[in-house]
Amino acid sequence: MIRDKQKTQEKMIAAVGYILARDGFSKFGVNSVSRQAKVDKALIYRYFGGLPGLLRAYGNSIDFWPSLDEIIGDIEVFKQKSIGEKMAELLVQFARAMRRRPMTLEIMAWELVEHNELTQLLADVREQWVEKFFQRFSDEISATNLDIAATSALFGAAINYLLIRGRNTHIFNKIAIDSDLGWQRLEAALTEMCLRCFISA
Amino acid sequence: MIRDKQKTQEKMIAAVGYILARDGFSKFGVNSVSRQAKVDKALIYRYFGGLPGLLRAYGNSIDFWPSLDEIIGDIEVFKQKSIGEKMAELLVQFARAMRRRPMTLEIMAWELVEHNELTQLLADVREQWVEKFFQRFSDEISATNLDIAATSALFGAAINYLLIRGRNTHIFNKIAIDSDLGWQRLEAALTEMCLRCFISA
DNA sequence: TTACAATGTCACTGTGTGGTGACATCATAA
DNA sequence: TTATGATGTCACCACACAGTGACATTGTAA
Repeated sequence: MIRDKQKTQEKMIAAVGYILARDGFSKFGVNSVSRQAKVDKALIYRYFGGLPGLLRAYGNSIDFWPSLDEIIGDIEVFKQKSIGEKMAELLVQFARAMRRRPMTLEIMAWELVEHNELTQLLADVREQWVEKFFQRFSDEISATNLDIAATSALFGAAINYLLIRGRNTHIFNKIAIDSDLGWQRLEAALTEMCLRCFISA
Repeated sequence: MIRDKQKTQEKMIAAVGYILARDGFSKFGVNSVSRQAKVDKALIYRYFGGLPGLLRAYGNSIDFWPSLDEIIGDIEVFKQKSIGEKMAELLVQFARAMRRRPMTLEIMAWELVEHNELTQLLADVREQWVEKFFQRFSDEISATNLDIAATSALFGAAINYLLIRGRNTHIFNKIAIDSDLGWQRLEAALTEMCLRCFISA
């Protein structure tokens, strides 16, 4: 017996991550979490008021979304690129950042099936992200005569889908989307597409 | 009481479609299907050997994947287009065809979460589809100096994600992905991207 | 008409789940 | 030392689900 509220809370929050990463959200629940944390499930209700509260606590405990800085890298180098190169770099780095966050991918898959506090949190953070992104690049992109929102929605959707699908599928469209090699090809294709699409008029 | 084996079987198969379309796969099960079909669940086991068998029967009963012909439309008109126009037309028509198949979208969402006979069936059909597609267009596309598989994987993934997401989300990246208006923008962007990317070298 | 097989019905088991109230144990402040 | 509140434990409820064996009803063939 531990008798340390904070520590048991942390154990529960950590268990959420374990379950999501190992079994996915379909196995996620009061019983599985409490089993994993070796803690009585009653404490989930006493300390967090139930699963939603525990989810919220978990959501605040991790960085499930990369910052613009993590994506951009060296700002000086970045500035000197063309708009096509910039977009390519952004998308490639975004994909890599998400590949490092399996739990976020799990939640993104969840998002396609049902709504809960966690998926809502994720959606909110993404909205802010998109907002910042548009503020920063709308001028440059609009010079390319493209529908910014629609085009970036398509690119983002493509990456999201392949990342989510790659969790439990080897091959999609003849590409090994669960391996580094497959993603190298995808990054190359992504880059080529950006260079061809994003050209200032 | 009906006393008509074939008819009750059909009722069960139809119920599968109802449940998938109305509630999604998360509510799908022996009890929900039998309730919907107003049939005793024991018959699912007696006639189909269980849920997987019923799923297989359901899978064989509908066309959940469009044919190449449905996508291409008038072959003569199609032939005269440029490679960029062809790809744009294919992708746009593919998206429209899938929007007409909510149950297929439901199964595609399922595919991102778990494997079963139905998702496997879908995957198999798609593989054949991709195969045919490559046979038909690989020469033309390879003239564009693009990685065919990777590029079409990206386009396909984008469309899949937005379709799946659109089932229960209004807005993605500022686009109303659940409405005709949103899809008009997406189609336009898709077309523009194809025209810029797929150009014979 | 009778016997039988096919069809449909029902009650039941076992398991897993979310959720709750009563109880035991411990640390600490009075 | 004792009383109190915080922490952890446990048994239990109600529900939904998958699955099954015994039974009732019907059509039909002999």
